[in-house]
Amino acid sequence: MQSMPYYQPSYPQAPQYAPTGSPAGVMPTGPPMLGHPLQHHDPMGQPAKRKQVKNACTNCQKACKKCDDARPCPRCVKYGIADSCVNSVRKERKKGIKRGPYKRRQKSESDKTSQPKRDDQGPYGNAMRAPPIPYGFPSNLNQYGQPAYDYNAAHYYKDQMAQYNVVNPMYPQMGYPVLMQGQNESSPQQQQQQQQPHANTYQQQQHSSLPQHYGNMVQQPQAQQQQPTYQNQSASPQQAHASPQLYNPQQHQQHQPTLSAPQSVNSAQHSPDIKPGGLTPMPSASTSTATSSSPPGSAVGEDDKSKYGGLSQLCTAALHQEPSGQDQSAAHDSAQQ
DNA sequence: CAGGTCGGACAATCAAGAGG
DNA sequence: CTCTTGATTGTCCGACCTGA
Repeated sequence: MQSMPYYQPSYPQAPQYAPTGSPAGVMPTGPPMLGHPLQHHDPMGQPAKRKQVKNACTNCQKACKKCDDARPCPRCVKYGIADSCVNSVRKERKKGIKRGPYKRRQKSESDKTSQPKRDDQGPYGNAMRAPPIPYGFPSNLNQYGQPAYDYNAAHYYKDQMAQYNVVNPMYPQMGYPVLMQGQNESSPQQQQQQQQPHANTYQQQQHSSLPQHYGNMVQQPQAQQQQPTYQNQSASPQQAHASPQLYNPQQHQQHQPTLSAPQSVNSAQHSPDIKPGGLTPMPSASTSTATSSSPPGSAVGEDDKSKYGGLSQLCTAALHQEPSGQDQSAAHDSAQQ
């Protein structure tokens, strides 16, 4: 756990002011107020840098508001939600990412005095720096072409890491549902490979459509592990709980026809009550959202299977034909039904 | 006007790479 | 082994919106 060791008394001196935004009497017995970083200047006369707490509470994090090291934090106290003022869980930083060669270290004094980050310093200058990931790079690979899942995958699952951290969030893919034709005929390995991009597609769509701050919330393992089930349910209480006001997974379902349904036979083992340790740390786990985006097998009858198969064929045919707008819309409509 | 939402700037962190 | 670099991740400022 990375978040815990962060706590240090970063404000050694006594508090010097009460923030203007909070009444003076908010915290009669609470922890000392922190000095406002922007109201102080360093000895050089420059404004002090903004100081951040090591770990904001979940409420402040959600509201993007200033938090405090104290628990409950002043803001939570102010709004009477002190009981829910708990540290947010920090993600663990990715490990094992290979990095390109660094800029040469500057040795001479003249080099030091010169602008350290000139744009014209070669391929690693800021302006000329090549994009870390080529355009069109497979999104299931990281920027160095490694399977994005590989690094400390076990750690990820042990530490509640969300699958969508595994995929590369940098390159949104086609926002359109991708047909998964031929999945029925392919071998399990092929299916796995095929599922990867589609899984990413689903995840990208899901999260790119989320408000920024709720993308984080969706990571909560509880919500994540419920994803396998909510697709075929009339509602997703867990997801709704994760962000009760804004994020309704059903909205996404409406735009996510379950075209990948046939493959759900493989993921049919998903049980609605998966325990936190129950995820199998396999590369395909990163696709579990895709596989799980389809209805669980237990909930999919033979009728549904044939229906999905028919849908898939329909969409395939529609794609193979010259896709006039009418055909596309028709196929899309039928897919949504 | 208070409180909520959110884009984005900024800060903190730390693993990989460079260099001695 | 230490230091530097730079990617990643989190915090929260400030503008905007909404409802009382």
